[in-house]
Amino acid sequence: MIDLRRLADEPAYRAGAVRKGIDDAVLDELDELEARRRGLQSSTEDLRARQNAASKAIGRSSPEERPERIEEAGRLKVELSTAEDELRELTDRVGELALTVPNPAHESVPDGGEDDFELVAEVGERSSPPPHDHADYAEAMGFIDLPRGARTSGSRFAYVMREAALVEFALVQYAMQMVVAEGFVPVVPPVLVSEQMMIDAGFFPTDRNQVYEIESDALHLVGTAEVPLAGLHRGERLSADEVPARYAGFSSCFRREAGTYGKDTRGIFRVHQFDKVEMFSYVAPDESWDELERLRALQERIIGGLGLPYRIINVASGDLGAAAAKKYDLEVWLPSEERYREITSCSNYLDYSARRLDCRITGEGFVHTLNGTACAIARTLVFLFEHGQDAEGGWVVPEVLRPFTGFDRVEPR
RNA sequence: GGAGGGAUGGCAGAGCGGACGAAUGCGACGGUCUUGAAAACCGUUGGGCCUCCGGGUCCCGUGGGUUCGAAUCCCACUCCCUCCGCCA
Repeated sequence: MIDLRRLADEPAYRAGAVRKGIDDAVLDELDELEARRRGLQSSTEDLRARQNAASKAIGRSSPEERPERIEEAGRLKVELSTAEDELRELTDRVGELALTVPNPAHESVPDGGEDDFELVAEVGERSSPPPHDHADYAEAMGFIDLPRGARTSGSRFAYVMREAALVEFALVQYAMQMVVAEGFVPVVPPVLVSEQMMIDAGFFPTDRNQVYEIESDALHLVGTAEVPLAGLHRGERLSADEVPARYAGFSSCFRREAGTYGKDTRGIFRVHQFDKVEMFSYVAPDESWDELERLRALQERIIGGLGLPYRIINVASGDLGAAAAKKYDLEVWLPSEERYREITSCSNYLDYSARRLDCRITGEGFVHTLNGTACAIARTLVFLFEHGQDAEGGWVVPEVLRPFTGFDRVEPR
């Protein structure tokens, strides 16, 4: 949720919103409606003050003068209720319109769309395509079974099997250990959440068609642990010594992937269900930009530690989600496609999400929230399957995972 | 799934139609006393929003309703507890 006061008072803040694609005319209308709403709130409260005073006077008055006073208070009541209706209607309109305004892009975010990102860093060697892409290879090795997944649940569902299943657990352990060492509190959150939680986390109504719904119980399967982690301090007042509060949530993630038919159909690059370790930070307002760099650095260590070549991009304004003021994507080189593909990302939401979550720091206003992927397992496996093939067709386990897998290579089948 | 009970300030707990943003106790903070501490005593001690900075308004689980007036009465919902049944 946007800060309406800043929107009206700070040209730079407003400009950042325009860069995210919101229309100037909408912002003008919003400013005007909000100004009217404030005026109406003041006058309504004045009226209520008079009505309150009239009612209190009745309690102190003698029985003889009561009837007349009650009648007078009754008149004020009618007048007040008209003003209240008007105020409510205006408040609803302002709220509705305000929800359509995205979080203004930070000044360091480049203008433009998907291809207008700023390249921040590039680490490691781009390698040439392997004999088999991850889909063929994983099938041949018995790591992934998509046909049977489809038979069980439909397309984009997979069985992850044999050593790959153990590598999945190893990745979870590796990523979790890494972030816990950095002070993130390990969490296994609920993956079914209420509609209100989806709204407050900022996923509804925009991403409604991407979410699986359990209608019989009015619950929703989360697409990321970000949702329940955002709920961890919803409606709370944190004291200054409770921040920064950092959490690492492990959860299965469920995504309908509506509108992606024919896109990334090979293997498990894009599936309806996968596991992920997600980082979420609650920090003081003056610390969120440092925190974003911290998340980024941690992601680089996790992905770099696996021996994968990657680059970091500063995503352009038009390609940012509504809640993010700035976002880094970490992309790994996918040899079979000879291009970089997204593996993790991290965003600074500033106070945008915290407003809707109503989470504040005592005396410091709204908390700032950030989130970032520690490890999205299925997608990480994709990259590991391609980069880990050796000359004999065997698969080499990244060194950092070996303590968790107990084996360092899988023989070709 | 069935039957009961409950939700009030940091915590405990009173209040059950008007002087209640709310008794009392504990805790926390400040002070007196003390070499220091404890004890004792005195005082302070929730938050949101609007503001012509005087003040006003809203908040007793949440949302509605009754009333001139609701923590208090009515309705719905949510959550918690106890018992029975079922269950990894």
